[in-house]
This record gives sequence, structure tokens and C-alpha cells, in this order.
Amino acid sequence: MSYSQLLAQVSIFEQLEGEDLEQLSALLRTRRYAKGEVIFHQGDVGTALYVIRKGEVAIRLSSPDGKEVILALLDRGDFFGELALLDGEPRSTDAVAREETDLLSIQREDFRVFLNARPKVALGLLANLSRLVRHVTQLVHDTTFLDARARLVRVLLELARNQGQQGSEGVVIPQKLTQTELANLCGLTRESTNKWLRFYVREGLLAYEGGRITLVHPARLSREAE
Amino acid sequence: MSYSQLLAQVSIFEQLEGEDLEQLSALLRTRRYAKGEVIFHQGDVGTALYVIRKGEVAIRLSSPDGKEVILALLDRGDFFGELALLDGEPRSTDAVAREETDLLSIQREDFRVFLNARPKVALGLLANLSRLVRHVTQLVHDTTFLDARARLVRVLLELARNQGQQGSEGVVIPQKLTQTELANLCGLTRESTNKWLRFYVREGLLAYEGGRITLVHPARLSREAE
DNA sequence: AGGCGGGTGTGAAGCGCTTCACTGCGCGGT
DNA sequence: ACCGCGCAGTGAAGCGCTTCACACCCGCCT
Repeated sequence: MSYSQLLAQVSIFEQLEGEDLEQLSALLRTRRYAKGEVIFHQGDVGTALYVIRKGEVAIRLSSPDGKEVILALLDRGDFFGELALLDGEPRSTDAVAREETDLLSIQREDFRVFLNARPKVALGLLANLSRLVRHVTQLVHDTTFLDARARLVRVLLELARNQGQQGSEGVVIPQKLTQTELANLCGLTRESTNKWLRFYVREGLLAYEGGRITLVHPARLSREAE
Repeated sequence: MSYSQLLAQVSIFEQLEGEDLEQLSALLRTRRYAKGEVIFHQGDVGTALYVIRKGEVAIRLSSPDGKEVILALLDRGDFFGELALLDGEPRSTDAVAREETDLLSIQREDFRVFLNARPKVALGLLANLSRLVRHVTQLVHDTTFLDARARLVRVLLELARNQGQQGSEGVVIPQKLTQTELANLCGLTRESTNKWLRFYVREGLLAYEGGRITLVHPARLSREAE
């Protein structure tokens, strides 16, 4: 698939015409990242914005003693790394490839020129950043007001809402997630995540098999989230 | 002071020329809010962006059982409420006047038209939203990785960095803050905030009197923040 | 003066999450 | 086939923050 076709699916570029897309394509570099490879670290100087062509990327925070929180899971057609391009500050998060991943990148100056000439893209970016602010604000809300049980439920409902697929047993979350990853999405330890996950499996609200989670009864689960 | 003069001090409008500022001024409404008055609630439909002409506003999250977290303290020249204008979603936070406050407001459609015609404002907003994302991300970082002591220190250093004034005893945080408010800035209870605040007062790193906090030894305090 | 509300200062008890320790399983590598 | 390692599952213990319960002070209202 050509660059243009992919770019046309990226939210901030979807309003662009064929010609603009071609011009943008000319600015791109491609690189493959191995599973687990770090794309950038918190604190790095940010010189590029990335678009996912293939694979999955986790945006995460990490602490000196090895703890991690996952802020977002991204896949094909998503982009990231825009903040450092917009305000010039260092990377505020890590970005890691969760599997073999192909990324397109646009260098800072190229992007600025492109952006300045196309106000529509800026408007799209604004809507996108707004959603980002809301999402992170929601994380603050959940981590300060909710207990472990409710946090897990919220995260699962959110995953299901974003990428869930209706299956015969219920709504399936397509990504394979280890319990450690799930814990990092919730801001909990693996152990307590395991405890509540199993609790809801016993209750019949969830199914968990081979890293794949199914929301057997999403409506009842919603009621569990306060 | 005229509207234009104030607007020229607002970060996203500071690059505008006199004529643009006049046009913008014509779109404004003014309203006074009493101390403690709610400007909007989380979940409300957002129809306006606000600029603070006088007074102080807290942006906060609240939970059904009466807990609160303060995400930001804003004052003269700051603006808020832009998210709902950009993406059309309901308010993600509450906004409350901390004292008698005068606000200028711009209605959604007026702002959109103005914004569409002035790409520079959009670019300024992008930089501003980027900073906002970083700030909220930092909150997630702190609430998940740091203990109560370090959270308090971080919040105090942040307040001092943003609005601190050099005084004879050290860096003074100009706002009067009750310990409950400070606790809500840290995402802690009043009691544990009090405990650590007193601890640092005893240690000689802080002074606290009549709601006014002084960082007696900012450098040593920084070292306390992990 | 008296009373009351809001803010501060503090200790005791409780609770929920983490930490730690260990078992068992499945899969990939050699 | 075997080893090693990452992941899942689980219980016991510990710890840090919250909750609860008061005492005290000060300013304001009547």
C-alpha cells in the first residue's frame, strides 16, 4: 500500500487532497522496529513525528525503579510524537514497539513547514490534542478516585470501546495482553490485577484465555465501574 | 484596562495585531463570579472559552463522594475552557472561582470563525495544548510513582516555579492556600498533607503562616523529590 | 460575651494495595 | 528431551495512606 493511502487514513491528514498527500509522502522516512525496541525515551530531544504503518506501539511512563504505566496503545494509522514538535520540549513519555513495527517518520522542520501551509491540519491536530488531554485527565481521575477493582473495569471497558469486536461469547479485546501489561494500563501491580481479573472470570463477567480478554457481559461490567 | 490590552497578554493572542485584537474584543462578554461560584461543571455542554480578567480560578476534578483534585490554578491573563470548543465534547473538569473573579467569555461559534481566519492563533493553541498534555501527564506520573512526601514537594516546587517570588526568607508562593486546597493539589488527604508540611517546617525547609508557604531552602527541597 | 464555623494539628485504628515468596505451566531454543 | 524463562496464580505479611475522632485557635455573627 502506498504512503498516500495510509496517510489518508490518519485522522489529522484525512481531510487532505491527493496532491497534499503526495507532497507529505515525499517527506517521510521508513524504519522497522523490533519487538520490544524503544522508539524514544522520556527526556530525549524530539525531532520527529511517527505514523504507524504496521504493528503496535505503547506510550508509557517509567520510574527509576522499573515501574511502568502505559498511557496508550496505538496501532496502524495512529500517530504519536507530535508534542515535542509543537512545543520543542523533550519527550514526555517513552514509546516502545510491542511487536515488529514499521513506522513512517516526519522530521520536525518538514512538518512545521507543512503545517504552516495547511491550517486544516492544525485544526485536526487541535481536535486530536483535545482528545489526548481528556484521556490523560481521565487517567488522573481514575487513579485518584477509583480503587483497583474499578480501575481494572474501566480500562477493560475503554479497551473494548476503542477496539472491541463482537464475538459469539461477548465483546473481544483483540490485542493479546499479558497481565503485567494490563496491570501497567491500570497503574496496578500484576498481582492485584490478577486477583480482580480472576474474580470477574469466576463471576462469569469476563473470559481470559491466552492473553485474550472477552467481556462476556459488558452491561453488567459497566455497572461495576461505580 | 481595555479588553485589547488584556488580550494582548494572553499567550494564544499575544502575536495578534491591534486590529485583530479589536475584532476579538467585540466578541467578548463579561461576567463577575463570586468566591466559590462554579463556572462550569464536568459533564456540562461547553459553549464558551474564558479569559481571566481579575481573580483566580481552579480547574478541578471531583468524585461523587465529595473528593476533589485540583489540576490547575489560573489567574489574570490565563484562559480555560478551550477543549470543549475544539472537539465538541462535554466539559472534562469543573472550573471554580477561588475569589471574586471577572471573566471574559467568547462563544463557541465566534471563536471558531476567528480561529479559522487566523492560523497563528491555532499554532499558539497547539503549543498551549501541548503544555497542557505534558502537565497532566506529569500528574499521572507523580500520582502513580511517588509517595505522599514527594508529591507534596513536587507540587510546592511547581507552584514556586510558576508563580514564586523571591522574598527575604526564601521563595514565597503568593497564593494563600488552605491545607485542604494544598492536599487537593497533591491528590492527598488534608491530614497527610498536614503531616508532611509540618515535617518540612520542623526541618527548616519550609515556612507556613496564614496560608502562605515559603520555600526556605528550595535547593535542598528539590533533592527531596527523589 | 457567647457561640459557631472553618481551618489547623495530631494520634489511633483500619484497610487496601504492594511486596515477597513460591508453585506450576507452556513454549522456544539447543 | 531437557532446560530456562516468561507468564499466570496465589497466600502471607507489611506498610502507607486514609479514616475517624478530637482538641484548639481565631474571626465573625448576633
